[in-house]
Amino acid sequence: MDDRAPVRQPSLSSQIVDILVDKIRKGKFPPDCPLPPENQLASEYDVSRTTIRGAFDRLEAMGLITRRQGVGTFVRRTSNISNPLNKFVDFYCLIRDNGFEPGYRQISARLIVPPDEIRQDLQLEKDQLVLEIHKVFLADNTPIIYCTNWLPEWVFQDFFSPEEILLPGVIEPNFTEFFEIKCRQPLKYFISDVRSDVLKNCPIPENILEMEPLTPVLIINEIGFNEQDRPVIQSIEYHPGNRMKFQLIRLG
Amino acid sequence: MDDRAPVRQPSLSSQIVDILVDKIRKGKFPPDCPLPPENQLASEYDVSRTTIRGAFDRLEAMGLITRRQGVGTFVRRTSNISNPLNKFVDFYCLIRDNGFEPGYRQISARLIVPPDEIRQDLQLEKDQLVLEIHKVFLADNTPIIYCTNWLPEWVFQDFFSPEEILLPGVIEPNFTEFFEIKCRQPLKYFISDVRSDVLKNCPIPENILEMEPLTPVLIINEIGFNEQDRPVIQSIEYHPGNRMKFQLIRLG
DNA sequence: TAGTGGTCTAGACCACCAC
DNA sequence: TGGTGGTCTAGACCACTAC
Repeated sequence: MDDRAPVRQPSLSSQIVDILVDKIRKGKFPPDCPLPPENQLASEYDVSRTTIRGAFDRLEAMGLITRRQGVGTFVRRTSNISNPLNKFVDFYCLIRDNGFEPGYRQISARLIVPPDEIRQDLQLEKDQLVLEIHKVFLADNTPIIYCTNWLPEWVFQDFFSPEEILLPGVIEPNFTEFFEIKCRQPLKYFISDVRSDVLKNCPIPENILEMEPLTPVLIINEIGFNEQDRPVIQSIEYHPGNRMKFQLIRLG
Repeated sequence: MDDRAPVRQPSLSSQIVDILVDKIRKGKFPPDCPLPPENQLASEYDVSRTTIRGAFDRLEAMGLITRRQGVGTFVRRTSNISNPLNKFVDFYCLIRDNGFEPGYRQISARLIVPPDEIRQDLQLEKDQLVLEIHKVFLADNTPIIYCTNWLPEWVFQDFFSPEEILLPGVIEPNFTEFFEIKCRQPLKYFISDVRSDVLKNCPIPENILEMEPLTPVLIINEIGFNEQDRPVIQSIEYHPGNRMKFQLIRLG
């Protein structure tokens, strides 16, 4: 089997997005600053205005810019904070991007027959196994996320032996890369639901987090899908004590 | 002053969105069903393929459809549930759309000098007043949302007297309509942050909700902006007991 | 190979805003 | 009035999937 992944040129629109994100993050376009007009950017990068507008659409959805008809396109004042709930990001990167020293500990990993609910969510047949992983992420050596993943065996069995897959460091710390590159199953989207609870009601081993049993916890339960809309992972994330800010742009 | 609002034809793209949402909701295109190809829809509705694709972009962001290159566009299996966190919806409609009998009670309303934090969030000068409203939404006569709003006086003072604005039924139950039609300040987007806590830590009068002090609460704190990106409302919503499902699509 | 969605273009016209 | 973003078109080519 040829192991080379096909190298594909990102779309012009994506390249424009990357360029502009970079310029905004580096302060070349500070908050409240008007971006150059669409037509100017189009000729500057030698693409059509449609392509620029496509890039702007995505920057707007990311919350980086806002557009005013007849006036211009502006960098949003709040653009630098943001831990966007509407986008999926590796926790490891997330923690680092928020200015903390990221850490990762795998609590356990095993191949199991899944509980019925997980089996249904992952659309599996009765005899299919899943990998269950419990793990913790740290920020400056303090645990801030407890997380359980379930991965169907079919996702990884062509690329990893049952022993290999159990090792820490195989899936994390680059979760999305594990799926995209190592398993050839890029994650297309997650369907998540968000709820609230207290720590003592969460199935987390007591000695892991060392927090008050009544600490409030934000819980995100999500199913991730591949390009063919087949579920490839279920994940429950416990965020105790509101140490992270979850931000979100809601449109009318 | 002329009180007629300008009647504007919604864009072709929006009309296509409405048509398709309607057909999906009514089961004309059931879950997993392929939608007609883009070219076919384009000629069917006598618009360009670009226009159809614009509509599909929005349906995809709403989580109603998913697209597979080389295969087709499909109605998502989970399309009917959804209480989308990434979209702003009137609570009254939300409760009704989830199959409950909606109710609304205004606890209090008064014009005040805002606390510093609110004043800053709403970008107000020292001497400007805000309307502070406490309210509760009911589903089948049970309180399920406690909510506090702060509205700058400049938003409504041209359209309501200081006495009128305090009356219940002026702002709710159609929140978005109040802003868009009564105040000529359509809401463009909200910046929200989501966190978790327990009821006893929330500034909610005890006799209102009648729940355990340790009930987990999902808290959404958000600032709403008008078309000119000026903040026109701050709102804190307390959702106790996870009676509502908050769903979300997260993209890579 | 035929048909699908993904990207891109060049150009047009409109609505809105500031001057 | 000129410049901005918002919408739309007709057509082209590509990448991917199924057969």
